[in-house]
Amino acid sequence: MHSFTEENYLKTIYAISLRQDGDVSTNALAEVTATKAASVTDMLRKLADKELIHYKKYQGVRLTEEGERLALQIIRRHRLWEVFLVDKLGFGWDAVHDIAEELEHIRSDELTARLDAFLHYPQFDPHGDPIPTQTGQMPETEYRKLSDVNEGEAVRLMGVLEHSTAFLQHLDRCQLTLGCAVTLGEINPFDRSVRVVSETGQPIFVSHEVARNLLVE
Amino acid sequence: MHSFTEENYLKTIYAISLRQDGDVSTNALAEVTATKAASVTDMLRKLADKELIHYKKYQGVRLTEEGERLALQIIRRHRLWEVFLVDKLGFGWDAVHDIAEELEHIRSDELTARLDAFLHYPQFDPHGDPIPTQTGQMPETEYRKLSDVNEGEAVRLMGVLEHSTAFLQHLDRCQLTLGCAVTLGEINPFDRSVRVVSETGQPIFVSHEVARNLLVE
DNA sequence: ATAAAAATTTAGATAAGTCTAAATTTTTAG
DNA sequence: CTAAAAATTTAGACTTATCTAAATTTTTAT
Ligand SMILES: [Mn+2]
Ligand SMILES: [Mn+2]
Ligand SMILES: [Mn+2]
Ligand SMILES: [Mn+2]
Repeated sequence: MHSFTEENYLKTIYAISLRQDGDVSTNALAEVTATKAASVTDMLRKLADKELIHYKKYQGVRLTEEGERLALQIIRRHRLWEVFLVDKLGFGWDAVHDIAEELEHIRSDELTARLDAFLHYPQFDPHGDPIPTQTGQMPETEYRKLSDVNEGEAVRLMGVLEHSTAFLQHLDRCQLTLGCAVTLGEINPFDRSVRVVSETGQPIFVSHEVARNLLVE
Repeated sequence: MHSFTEENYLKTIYAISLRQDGDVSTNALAEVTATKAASVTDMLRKLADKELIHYKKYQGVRLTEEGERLALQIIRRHRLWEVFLVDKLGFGWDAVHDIAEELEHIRSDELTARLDAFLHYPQFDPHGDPIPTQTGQMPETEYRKLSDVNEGEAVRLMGVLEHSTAFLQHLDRCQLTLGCAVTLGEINPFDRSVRVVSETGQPIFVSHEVARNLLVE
């Protein structure tokens, strides 16, 4: 079978592919996996041997069908465990990522299926990310960034692009919770910060930095 | 920190110590860990360097206080996860050991504490084994083997000494469930098999091989 | 008490995953 | 179009956990 390390590379290749087009570079992988480019090259040769990636020297990589299937399986487990940790164990959404990073590598289809049922087949994880189906489909979402919304529009907070503890705790302090409805006030032309008004009528000031990491519909 | 492998050795040393007195031998460890004696020696030197075991060449090993503390922590996690898998996810008690072998290595005190609370602080795992406390105490149990019970005595099934899938499924087929009360009938003098009668009045034939792996009170 | 047997350790090797430094290829700028 | 810069790969090394075969120590039996 494949190791934790190989699984992490597959997941990382998938994640980088999502936010750019074209093949994934060695350096991009080295940065995200916090290793050196030389180490990445070693691993890429190994994944290519196993036919989990398409790899041409110096040209970057992309997942094969089988590689993508595996990546989606790992992401599915990661997100299901995050739902478990938040909904059942009462963890904050800012505290679950590292634990899910370990749980995602427990490879048992029956465990995943039973966990999914236990959680009542959730479609989104605590950060609003869609959970791949058992058959390996990543559900499509049509969210905009809050930073792309016009003044006066009413939207609902659906997800986050940034997953750091600091960012998520900042949202908690602002009472910006997933699912909450907000209406956009005026956008400050100087720093593009914006005032939004929540359902309760409470005004919340949102910097551009925060707004472009919030997904709404 | 220490690796999965080191944790497994600590747990194994603890387990072997329980069922014998005196120090644990290299060969005993090699058998249980399914490795070679030479590999065990390598690991013992490493664990001794970390002061997790007392080790004198050729003389076998025993856990230090710190080593035992760690072993109990791992056993605690293993057994809590087994309770989760059976009680919450609906796994059979014969199917949870291998999954718990992986889950037990996720090292997060907060995770363990929250899981414990979520399960309502169980004292025994699905096999009747006591769950070490948060402070590292292994609860004492005073169970006898069914094979040591006299004819006519009424006892309650409290645990198993053998954890193999085959054995546990055999008990399922016989409707021998943990917690069930049985009264001993006559013991066959030839093969020491015994007929027991359950609460429902149903007679169940139990071989000596089975009886000496059942714990009762 | 001593020789044979059993247990254990040491020596030397391998595979996975990582690193640094050097070599090579591709990209970018002038 | 070429030279410098950037990206990537190769070479050689280290660590962890494992193995086999050989050497050593302890135990067991005459
Ligand atoms: Mn996560
Ligand atoms: Mn998430
Ligand atoms: Mn178990
Ligand atoms: Mn158990």
